[in-house]
Amino acid sequence: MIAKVIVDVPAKQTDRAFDYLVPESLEDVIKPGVRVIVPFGPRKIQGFVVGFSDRSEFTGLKEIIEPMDLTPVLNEELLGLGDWLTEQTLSYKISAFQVMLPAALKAKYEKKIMLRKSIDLLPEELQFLFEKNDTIIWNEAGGHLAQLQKEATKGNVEVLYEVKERVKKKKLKHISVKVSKEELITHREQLAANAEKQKVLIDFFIENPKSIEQRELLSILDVPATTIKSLVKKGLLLEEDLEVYRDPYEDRVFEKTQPLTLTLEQEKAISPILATLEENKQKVFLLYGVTGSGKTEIYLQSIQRAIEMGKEAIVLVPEISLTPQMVKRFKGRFGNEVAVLHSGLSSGEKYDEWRKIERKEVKVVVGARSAIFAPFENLGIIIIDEEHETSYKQEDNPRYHARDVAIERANFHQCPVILGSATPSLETFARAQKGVYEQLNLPKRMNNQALPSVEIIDMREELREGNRSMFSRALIEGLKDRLEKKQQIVLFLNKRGHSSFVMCRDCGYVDNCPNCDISLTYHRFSQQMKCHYCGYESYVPSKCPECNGEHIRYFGTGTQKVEEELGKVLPEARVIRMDVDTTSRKGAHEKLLNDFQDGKADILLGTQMIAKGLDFPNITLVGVLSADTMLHLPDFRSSEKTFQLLTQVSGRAGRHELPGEVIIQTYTPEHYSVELAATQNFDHFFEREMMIRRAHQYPPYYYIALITVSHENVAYVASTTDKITKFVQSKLSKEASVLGPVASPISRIKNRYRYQCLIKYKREPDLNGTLKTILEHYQQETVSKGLQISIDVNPYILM
DNA sequence: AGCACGCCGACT
DNA sequence: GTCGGCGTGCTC
Repeated sequence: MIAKVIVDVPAKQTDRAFDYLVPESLEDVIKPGVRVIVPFGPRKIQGFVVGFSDRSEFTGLKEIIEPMDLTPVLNEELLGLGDWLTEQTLSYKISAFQVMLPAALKAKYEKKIMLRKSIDLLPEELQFLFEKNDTIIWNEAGGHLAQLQKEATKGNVEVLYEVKERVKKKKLKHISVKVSKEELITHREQLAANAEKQKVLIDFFIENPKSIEQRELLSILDVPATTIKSLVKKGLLLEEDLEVYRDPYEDRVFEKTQPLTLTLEQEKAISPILATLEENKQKVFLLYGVTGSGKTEIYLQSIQRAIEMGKEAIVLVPEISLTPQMVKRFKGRFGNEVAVLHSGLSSGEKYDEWRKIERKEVKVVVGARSAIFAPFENLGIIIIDEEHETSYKQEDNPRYHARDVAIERANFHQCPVILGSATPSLETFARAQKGVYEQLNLPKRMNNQALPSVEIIDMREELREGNRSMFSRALIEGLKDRLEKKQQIVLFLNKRGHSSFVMCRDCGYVDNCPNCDISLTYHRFSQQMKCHYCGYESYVPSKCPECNGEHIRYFGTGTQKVEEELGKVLPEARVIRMDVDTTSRKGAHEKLLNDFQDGKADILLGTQMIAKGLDFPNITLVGVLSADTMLHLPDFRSSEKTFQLLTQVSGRAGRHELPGEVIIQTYTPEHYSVELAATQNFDHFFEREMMIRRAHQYPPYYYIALITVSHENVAYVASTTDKITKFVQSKLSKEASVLGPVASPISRIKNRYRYQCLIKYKREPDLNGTLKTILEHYQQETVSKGLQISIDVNPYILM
């Protein structure tokens, strides 16, 4: 039998199946989707079995060394999905497989040198290396590598390549009963009168025939471990090492919740979903409902139905660690039928959650983007909450969008997909308008709470009237008022595209990264200037390096700066600051939120991360310090993102009895995305934005694809990009427009110059073929000259 | 990606 | 004459 194996070498030349003989002894274990260790040249590497054949065009096939799994880690569906991903994103097969699995399953390689013959045969200066051990790891050899290689050709030492598992399954000793209850009873009667401890033990197992961890058993019964051993020896009990899971939510109690009675509107929205579920059909729904309109309850009850039908559910939420409240709701309803996957978990914890899914111990998975690959085999429903979130698009290879994967998987399982949002992406909303997706509306907040009143403050006006602070007079008034009333405030700082940089006031010099075409970001925490892209660090200049002027200072508003200013204006206010610095520690995020909920602070000050999921009754004022900082980014989606963010932040206020107020500070109050966010008028925004997208040939009217070329040599990059652009132009139809070559918005990263070519198209059946041709054509130059070509067929970030 | 093989410059 | 530079091509 010959196995087709995709090897763990992410390169164009090895992006195909290699043939290996399956040793007879392994024939039962080697199945498609099993990871194996195979010889590859002089090394051993990991690979995925994807199929079988009885013949091969190669002679002298090597044998598979050993399997790494006893059951496949990828089932038929996921193997097929891997092919689809490869095709869609133009990535390597191996990368597609690896992205579907927890990182813990990725192989680690170790290179070692082993002594083969007597140590005396080695030159004296090498002997010390092997004095303690006859095997050393490659790096320990230090400066003796060349000599050792010579020894290797003589056969005195051998170079070993090993594939190592990244995770150890956590195993603990468990004890269970091996015989029937009757036998236990008979045996107990035969015991000597003084065998007290054994009797205690047998009594316990007569009562509790379930398997139990030895440690726990010992703590309950006060019998020595030797007693257990002796009963094991007699064949009454069974001792085995069972896998235990690291449960990140182990010591937490989730209050059990019951399904709520749905409102009339919720009823109306859920019934088409349930119908589709029961008919076993693939269908995509847009659940379009303002914040607080009860989308989650619809998710929960749809899942409930899927579970009742014996099926499973995937729920995607944007970066879940940020919404402990969401986890609480799912765990509360479905208890330990829920697995949670998010970036805050260690790789071991992620692996354990994944194992629960694989072993069918859970029915629901709640997780971030990659949870879309959960290895369920009987999927009943897929839910993507906050559908418009850009984090659903992976920004490195394979550059997939979770929404596309969801629809593809739903197609396989013939099940519904629910895209939920208060501010859908234009793509999704346009599809719903066209009837490609079915739109379900939840137009009202639960209990008919009024939407918060929104006031837009023109900061230019403030400046004109002599207010130079970062807080408008209206906001200060609002803050003072809430402090007096003992109500809570959320202050939101839109930080994207708004890093703190250092500039000289005399000559205008900006402290830039020497390797990248971007200004350095000021980090007060470490008193350093850091580059976002390459990690370059330097100290804050005290004098201008250009003109020697002393008036060099940092610009831009960081959360720390706001906190400081706040302290000056309102010294009595208690502030909790949430940003990367204060939430990097594990669990810090949740703790800060809990403190705020418990009323330990009056003001919650933060960035993006506080925009979502906050639902505290006492918040009555939301202040947006600078609404338009990302409006001017070179990105056609910037208006959409601004609108979404402002709408979302506004939704944090007045979600319960107390009425809410929102104050938005901006320098461009007339911009439609600011204006319309203030009135929460998505439909109007949609119309406006669609006109602009149509005029500029952007999605959803056109598809786009972005080719980015990078190299250390500018001229080389420019000319290569030019050739590529011309080639693309020649291959596509008249309706497509190919823009470029132009320098990328960030024209240099890590000393590599970047040029790009943007393709806008409506229907180009052979686009992927053309793009593949480019990758193949430049393959040699990629290897020999260090050229890099990256292609993103549906980019979310155009930089 | 690694690694070996192979063909040209500066050294014992 | 040899050590070692890294260009080229292969890995079932």
